[in-house]
Amino acid sequence: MAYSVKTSSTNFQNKTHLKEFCSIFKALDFIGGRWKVNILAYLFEHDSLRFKELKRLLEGISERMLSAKLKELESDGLITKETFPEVPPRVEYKLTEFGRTLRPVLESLNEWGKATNSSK
Amino acid sequence: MAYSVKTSSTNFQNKTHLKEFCSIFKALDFIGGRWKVNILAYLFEHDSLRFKELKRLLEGISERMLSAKLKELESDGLITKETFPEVPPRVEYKLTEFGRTLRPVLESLNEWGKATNSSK
DNA sequence: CTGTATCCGAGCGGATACTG
DNA sequence: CAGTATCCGCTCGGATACAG
Repeated sequence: MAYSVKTSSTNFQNKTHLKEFCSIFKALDFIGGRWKVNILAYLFEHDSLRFKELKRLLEGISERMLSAKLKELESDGLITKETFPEVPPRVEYKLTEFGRTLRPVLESLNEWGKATNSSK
Repeated sequence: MAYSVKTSSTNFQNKTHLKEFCSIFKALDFIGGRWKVNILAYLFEHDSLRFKELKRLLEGISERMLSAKLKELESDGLITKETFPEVPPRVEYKLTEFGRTLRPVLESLNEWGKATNSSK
């Protein structure tokens, strides 16, 4: 993880400015993997979801994965987790303002993906 | 690989339109992994590079990986491979028109990545 | 309901040696 | 120069059982 772009200093002609693409790997870490995009997509549409609701929506995800990915998204500042001291416990996940800024980016990725219509 | 978005039909209130985000996974397959973005970035700047040149630019990549990723990018239609029947052999890789359409998308991802400035 | 703990198989990607 | 062949460790993610 944490792919890095070497700040190369090869003596290659026409030295590139690859360093400027560094942040792509940060972005890909935020949305990479099997589930994060889906979780975010559901949160774009629901603005508040509980653990169980997400589990149901994301058909097939294990609790282990859901828990892990929510934790990552939270520590990345994309979502917030609010725990209500009830019995049984209730926990709600929402996008942060910052999380919402990801939406147009994902949509442009999605638009580009549509254009591929490859046989894959 | 080939993450899929189940065309769910849960009876969840306010059914989402997640299906519309399907193509993101196609896009992520095209640019995912440790090296593809870097290869593309160099091709954005050089418009023609040989195997050895790419290997030198992508410091640390093994020939195995470079070969594999170039093959994938070619079969995805993002780059072309031209072999010159010389001794020693010469092979040049270029972006296709379609490959170039990826540039603005990567740039928007990159811009978003910059905004994170997390401690990761 | 909302998680954590453990185990495990599959695949990505690195290292090295070899070939046309 | 431009790859292919082999081997191998590591991480991702699935399955299942258990806990607060």
